[in-house]
Amino acid sequence: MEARLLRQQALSQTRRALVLDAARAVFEEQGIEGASIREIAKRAGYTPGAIYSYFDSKEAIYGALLAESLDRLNAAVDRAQPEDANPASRLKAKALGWFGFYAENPRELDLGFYLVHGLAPRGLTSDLNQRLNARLHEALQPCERALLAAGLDAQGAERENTALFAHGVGLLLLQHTGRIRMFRQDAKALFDHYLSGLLARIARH
Amino acid sequence: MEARLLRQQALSQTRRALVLDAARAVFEEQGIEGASIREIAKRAGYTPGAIYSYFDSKEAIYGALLAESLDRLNAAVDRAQPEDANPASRLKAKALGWFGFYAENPRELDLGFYLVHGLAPRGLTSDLNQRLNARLHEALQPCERALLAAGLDAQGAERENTALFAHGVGLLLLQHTGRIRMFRQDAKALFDHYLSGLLARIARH
Amino acid sequence: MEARLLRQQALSQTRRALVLDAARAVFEEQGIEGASIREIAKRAGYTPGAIYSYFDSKEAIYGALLAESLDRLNAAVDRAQPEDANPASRLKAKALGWFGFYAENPRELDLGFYLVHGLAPRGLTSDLNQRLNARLHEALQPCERALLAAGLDAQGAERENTALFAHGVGLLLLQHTGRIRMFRQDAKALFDHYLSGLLARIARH
Amino acid sequence: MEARLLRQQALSQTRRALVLDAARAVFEEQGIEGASIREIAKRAGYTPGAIYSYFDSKEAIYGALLAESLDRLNAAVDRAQPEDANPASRLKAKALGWFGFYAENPRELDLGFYLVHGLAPRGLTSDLNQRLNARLHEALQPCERALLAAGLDAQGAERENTALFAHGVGLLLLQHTGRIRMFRQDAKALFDHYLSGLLARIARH
DNA sequence: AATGAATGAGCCTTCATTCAT
DNA sequence: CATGAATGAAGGCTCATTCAT
Repeated sequence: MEARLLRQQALSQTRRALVLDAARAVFEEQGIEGASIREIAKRAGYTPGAIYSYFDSKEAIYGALLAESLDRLNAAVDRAQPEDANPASRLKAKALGWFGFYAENPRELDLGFYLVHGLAPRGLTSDLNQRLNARLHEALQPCERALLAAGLDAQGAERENTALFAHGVGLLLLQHTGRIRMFRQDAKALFDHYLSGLLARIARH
Repeated sequence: MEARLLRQQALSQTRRALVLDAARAVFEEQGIEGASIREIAKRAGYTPGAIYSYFDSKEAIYGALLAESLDRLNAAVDRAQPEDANPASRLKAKALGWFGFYAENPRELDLGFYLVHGLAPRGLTSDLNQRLNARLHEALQPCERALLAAGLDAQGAERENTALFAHGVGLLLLQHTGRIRMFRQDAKALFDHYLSGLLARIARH
Repeated sequence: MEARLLRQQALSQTRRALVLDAARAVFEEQGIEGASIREIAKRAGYTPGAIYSYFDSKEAIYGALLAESLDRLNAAVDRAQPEDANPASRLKAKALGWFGFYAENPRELDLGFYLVHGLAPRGLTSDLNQRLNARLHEALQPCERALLAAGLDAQGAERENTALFAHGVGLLLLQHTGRIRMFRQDAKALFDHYLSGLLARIARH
Repeated sequence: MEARLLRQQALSQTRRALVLDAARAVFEEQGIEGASIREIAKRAGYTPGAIYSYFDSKEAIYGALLAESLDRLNAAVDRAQPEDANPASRLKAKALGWFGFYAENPRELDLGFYLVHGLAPRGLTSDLNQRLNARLHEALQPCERALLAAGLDAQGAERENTALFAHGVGLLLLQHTGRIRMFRQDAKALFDHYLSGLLARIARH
């Protein structure tokens, strides 16, 4: 009996993942506009009603999609390896890790912005919200630990890390919306520039 | 004859402004989702069809709303007066001008983000688009001029100005979405911090 | 399992037919003007959105309606039996078959005219278009075959059949619009007259 | 005083003609779909409301347009000159007169069909209706007179003339809607063919 | 678990016409 | 005569969600 229950749960999980795959594909190909329940269901080989066996609402799907996205972000940061053992090298590598992830995958950025703008309360339970926040925080922790290792105190490290994140986010936004061309600048170059300045300040420390 | 024409035009302008007021109010209270033509018309005391006497489409209304917002931004920057005649003082004052404007008026920030994400091609004629870009650029020019006055070359000034803007935008976004609390930081303080660093770099120059 | 599927499909077909019935009724009573999705839905006991479970667009409904009409036309021609086995008798019977069908059912004529004038590209997929053309052609084939049997060559038969059709259509139009009274004539009588002349010419052949 | 009144009436007539010109142009260029009061007004250099100074309704405009069209039809028939004084030549020339007019000016045909289908009671006063009927009748009279001159009695001439008209109308409809291609025939050729047959029958008479 | 029909509310837009000015 | 704002009704259509089966 219990074994059967477990099997069933596993199956359910698998099918839930299938729906999520479909949602991701639709989102990637058609963006937020084309991502209707109908479309996702069609892609998943289901009818609209079936989706609600796996997700409470459309927004819940986006919540799950975003959770996945943050997993990928963390994986990207994990993969980012410093050239040597210096805290400075580590900071640089890890910062480029998250920045590069978003710079190269605009849809992930869309997802992140959608979280922020579009997610209705119903889809964003406070439980999920906390989990998402934690995952984002986690992706930025390697940078903060490097700042600490470089000699900054806890407060300073947290402040610099936040500033670094904000700087990157601002550049990503400008790039994503094409507005950065108006300034005849390049997001990646500016982020490098900011990083260099930060590293210099740390070294002086 | 002419007097009458003028009076009529003035009246028309007034009523157009009324529609825009309604649109602004709806937008402020219900966000982009609730802002339908129906809702705007109801708020303005009109039937939906009447709106089309004043605007060609829903998106055209948002375009006009955004144009207004950028006017207010420019006004805010104009009002920002430096303590003394130093380029550094001017830079600080003008930068805090635009930053403060958005920090204190989150709906203006929403509008700005909407421009970038939501405005459909039909509403955003390339003519309007250019005008809006130009107005944004204009609001940031005083900072760039101050950077030039402080001794930076044209390229350096443009780069630093863009970086400054990106930094501020990133902080505003983090604050707007409540994510900055996660980092236990304050957007205004961090912007001041960035500005101080920038001023120091300039002085060293 | 399969039985259930079949039952469901049958049910779906039935309800689709119900919508079509409603559409036909609305069309008959209110003509093309009053035949809106809202009206059809109301008549069918549905909300407007529900219609789209059965038809992709309003025009698709008219396409289906017209297809039905052409089926009835073919049935009428099939039912038309010649008095004897002569090609001439067959020609007469079959021609009166299609002519009588339209003369006695003006709404079918409306439908036919609508095909020609009003059907939007979206509703009239080239697939449907071909099918409709084919069905019309089919209804006129017995006449052409009779002409061949009477000794005309392929070209002559096709020409005479087209002329016969045009003559009938012209008379139907004149009758349908009441213009024929202006000439103090009767459509049916004139069609008989034309047919007699045609039969005479064939006999002489 | 009276002179002034006359002048005013003349002016009014002129401006009414201007509106009609605009309506004709719109109709010609955009067909029945694009021909809204707004569009006609814009074309005439007026605002929508002004149109109602000259016409009671949109349909009244079409009525007037159709009256004009029938004038042009009559002019075309008048212009059609027979090769010699034979009644047969006259019949042929005049018949080709009205047929050619519609074959070569599909928009006039549209207008004619619209009269028949779309003209609302409001636009088609029985007064106008009679006038339009009379004008159409008039355009067909030369053919009837030729038939009489050729020896047919009054009844026979009227019957043959009606049949001739119906035949032509049917061919024009088939051609106008592209359906004649389905039969691999040409409207003009078939009309000539019918005319030849008619002439032969008359000669035999 | 899945269907898919159905809801109900909503969307933006167009139109002929009216009427105070 | 002309304006042009405004009406009111309607247009086709889309969508997330529900629910009987």
